Amino acid sequence: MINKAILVGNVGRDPEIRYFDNDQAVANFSLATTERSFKTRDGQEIPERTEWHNIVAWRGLAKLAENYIKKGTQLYIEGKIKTRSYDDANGVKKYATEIVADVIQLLGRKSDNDGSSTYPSQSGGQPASTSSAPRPPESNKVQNGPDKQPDFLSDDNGPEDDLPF
Amino acid sequence: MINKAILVGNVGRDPEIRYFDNDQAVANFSLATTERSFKTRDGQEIPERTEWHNIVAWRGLAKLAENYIKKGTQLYIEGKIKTRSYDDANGVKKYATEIVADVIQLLGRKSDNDGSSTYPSQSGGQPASTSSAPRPPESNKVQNGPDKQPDFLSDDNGPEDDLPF
Amino acid sequence: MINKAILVGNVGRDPEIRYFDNDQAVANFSLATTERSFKTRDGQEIPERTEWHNIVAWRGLAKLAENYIKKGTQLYIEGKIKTRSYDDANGVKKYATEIVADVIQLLGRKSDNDGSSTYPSQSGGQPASTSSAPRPPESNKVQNGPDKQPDFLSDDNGPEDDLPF
Amino acid sequence: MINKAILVGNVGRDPEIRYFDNDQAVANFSLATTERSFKTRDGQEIPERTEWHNIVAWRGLAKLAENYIKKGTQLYIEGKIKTRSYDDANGVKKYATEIVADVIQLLGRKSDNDGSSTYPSQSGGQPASTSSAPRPPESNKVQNGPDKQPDFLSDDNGPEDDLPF
DNA sequence: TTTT
DNA sequence: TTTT
Repeated sequence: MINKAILVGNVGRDPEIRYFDNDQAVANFSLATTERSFKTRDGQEIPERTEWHNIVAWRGLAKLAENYIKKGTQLYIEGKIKTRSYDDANGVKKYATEIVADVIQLLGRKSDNDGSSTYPSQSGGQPASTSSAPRPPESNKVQNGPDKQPDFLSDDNGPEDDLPF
Repeated sequence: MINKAILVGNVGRDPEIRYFDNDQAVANFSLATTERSFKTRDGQEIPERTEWHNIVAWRGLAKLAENYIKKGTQLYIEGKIKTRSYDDANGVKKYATEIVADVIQLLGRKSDNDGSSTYPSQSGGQPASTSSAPRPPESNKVQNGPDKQPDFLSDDNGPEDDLPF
Repeated sequence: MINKAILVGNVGRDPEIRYFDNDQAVANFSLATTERSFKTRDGQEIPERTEWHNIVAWRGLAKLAENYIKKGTQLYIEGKIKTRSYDDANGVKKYATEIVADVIQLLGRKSDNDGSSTYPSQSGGQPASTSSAPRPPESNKVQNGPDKQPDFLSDDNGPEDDLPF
Repeated sequence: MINKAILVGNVGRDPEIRYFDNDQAVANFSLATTERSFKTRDGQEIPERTEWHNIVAWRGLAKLAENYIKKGTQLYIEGKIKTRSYDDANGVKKYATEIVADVIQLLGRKSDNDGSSTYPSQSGGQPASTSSAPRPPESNKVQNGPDKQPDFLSDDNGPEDDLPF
């Protein structure tokens, strides 16, 4: 049924990208969502609290992460909440919950996302894409150069480029 | 950038389905989201208020609507908010805001939605899918019989079956 | 920043309710979101997959859970994703991710959720509310009887009835 | 039931703020969500398309708009979709759909939102707040100076400061 | 026009 | 552990 996470936050560290034999890519990174501190009505001080989310991005979103996401980047992420179990080094069963990204949108000005001067300062427009509309061809995606930043990408590549999971 | 509506409500009237020459289908129906009445702290009675949303569903979602959605059906809908202008019969320019559905999920028990054998097996409902997961082949979709109700459907059919809009 | 989960699924087991000295309540239960099985284009069968979410509901939402949520109930839940760490019986540090509910909406027909007279009239459910609209006075809430089911509730009780967390 | 819009986009013009006799404020502004252009698989070029949303923000969110939102500001907005009817100058009945904001989050770097040099460049943190958690006292909100930017605000002020609508 |  |  419906399993959706919607996050806006900042990336904690540069993404780790792995490639598989079948040329598929996956990116892992963490995203912080921070709640501001505040006082309750009775004067109690509630401190700021940061929640860290483990983000997993496959296929085109992994390439987006590789090219445009780094420590500190502000992102909108939409994805599915998934918990997987694994045995740690001591054979203890553990659980890890991850957000498997369906949509990633880079936020802030172009200058926030790339410090280079290759982004024409007069460009200004806000390109965008949608998760369900007809998808641009893969060839279009990977050709995206720095002057045509894919600041939004959805993960609807279909089965043909499916993955080892 | 991000343009998303998330609605849970009840269908006001049976959907209207139209077919185009290229075999594409579109369904239109209205969805009510009702806020309950309540009293403010100073005792003021705020009456119940119903908001009516114009829903547009294309392709497989139109067929889902045709086969499984009727007056009173409770739905979860995810879509995009779009406003279009048109000239009415008197040539006055008017605006209409619609929710173009990306995901429709039938809610409630099966007995609420169906339970009867009145759904023709050739009706061609489509199987559940998620917006980003690999999509089942079209051939699989049309083989879906009435005993395997597609209570969730997303609209990610891709460009090849795109539409006159 | 933004940390939001949106779920539609079925409750796995009757909620567990705990009361604290200060009369506050918390409910814990699990919610299943099931993705249907499907075939990829190359014929691979992807089996059905169920994700289990640990739901935590405080205050009025805990009472809603106590009175109206049971094994099998279909729910819409909106909440925050929170991960907490704890040491298990063997002193091993573990992590648990939970959805702390902000909004719970009972889905399906009334007959799915109730219809019976088994809900104690003194149970004190709370009326529907929205997270941002003016909130009904507390006195109104506790007068709610069983014949006026609060099928929607949001958790915006404010600081004065805050909690040991 | 559930009526939620989630938008990320850019403000089209400086907000208009109006104050009422009872000291309440409302802000109106438009927000653009732009879909990128793309090519369909059969080579058809789908042009970029911008959707304009009419945003209405009450109370504290109106003050946030007054102080921190201007033409070009990038925002995350969560709200309710509401359609109201009115008679235009010619007595023709018209409809206008608006997004009544519940949550507004300023996006991008601090320097994006305020060009002044009063924001210490070393500050860097991203304060935040949540829609359902206990709310900071009003006095805290209105004292927010430029060095403590309220880049996130939710509209849960309660009935006592309710409004002429 | 739905639903509660 | 739910539901379909």
